[in-house]
Amino acid sequence: MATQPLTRNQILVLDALTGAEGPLSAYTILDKLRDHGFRAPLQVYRALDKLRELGLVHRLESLNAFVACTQPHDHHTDHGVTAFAICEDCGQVDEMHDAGIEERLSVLAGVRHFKTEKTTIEIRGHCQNCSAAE
Amino acid sequence: MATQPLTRNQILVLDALTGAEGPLSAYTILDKLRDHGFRAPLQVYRALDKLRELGLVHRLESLNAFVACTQPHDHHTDHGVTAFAICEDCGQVDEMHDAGIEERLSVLAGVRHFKTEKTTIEIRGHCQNCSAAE
DNA sequence: TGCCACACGTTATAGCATTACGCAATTGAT
DNA sequence: ATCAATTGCGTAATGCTATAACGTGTGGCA
Ligand SMILES: [Zn+2]
Ligand SMILES: [Zn+2]
Ligand SMILES: [Zn+2]
Ligand SMILES: [Zn+2]
Repeated sequence: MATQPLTRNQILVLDALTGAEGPLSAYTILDKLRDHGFRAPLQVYRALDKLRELGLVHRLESLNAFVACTQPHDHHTDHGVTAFAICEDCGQVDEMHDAGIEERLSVLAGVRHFKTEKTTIEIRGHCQNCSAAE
Repeated sequence: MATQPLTRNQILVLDALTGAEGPLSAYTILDKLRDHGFRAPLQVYRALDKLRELGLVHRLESLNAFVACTQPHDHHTDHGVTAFAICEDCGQVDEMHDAGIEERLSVLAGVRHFKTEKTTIEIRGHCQNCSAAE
């Protein structure tokens, strides 16, 4: 029941993501970790799978890339719905949680008797900084 | 200003999507159209790009696949935000438009001064039929 | 005629993800 | 202690998704 400690590979991958400015693809992570002994994509994907299970990492579907979770909430518990604002210019990702969205989506699914397993919300656009810079 | 007619390739791809039960990957479309002279992925991707510009086709990011638009609205005009409910069992996709979601997302972006270009919403789960069948 | 825009065809390549196999360490009975 | 089951790890091979780069042909138009 106690949170199992992360393995060496999982820590390496998580650190790579945490230290990055923006989302990283699995192959970019692989390249960053070659010096630490990584040689094959599967080492990255296996670590990512576990980290996602634990809620420490999210996958951005529209980017085929991954980010570390930035929310301080308990990672044991369910995240609920997460929305991402992704800047096309600087790559910055903002993780957002909003009860209103969650509620509205729940209604949409409800009227259709659709059982939701996982919801993806990704907003592509330009962050405040990059908009200001024109 | 008049809507330009679709090219032969675009019609073939659109028909393939319209006739399909669920979303199709670009390579699946390619295979379906080999008999009609298609030989390379680019033929499919180019048609898909155009069809998406015209609002006739949507890309499902979480699936790397494409569906024909099922909404009867004018395709010249902007779609607004589209949400998809995707059944993991039967592959059926339900295209949804909801002002509530749109409004809430707009607020989320607004407070961050984030300029939205494109929004992806995809709900993965089980449709009514497949839930009933257990 | 010369120019431009656009769709098309082909080949090659890049980028993302998984399958399959085998080994080692751990755990938890029997 | 021994066996079986689980889990993580390493490696190689493969498969799926998408784009780059090049050239052709056609129609509109100055
Ligand atoms: Zn998170
Ligand atoms: Zn930015
Ligand atoms: Zn549509
Ligand atoms: Zn279904």
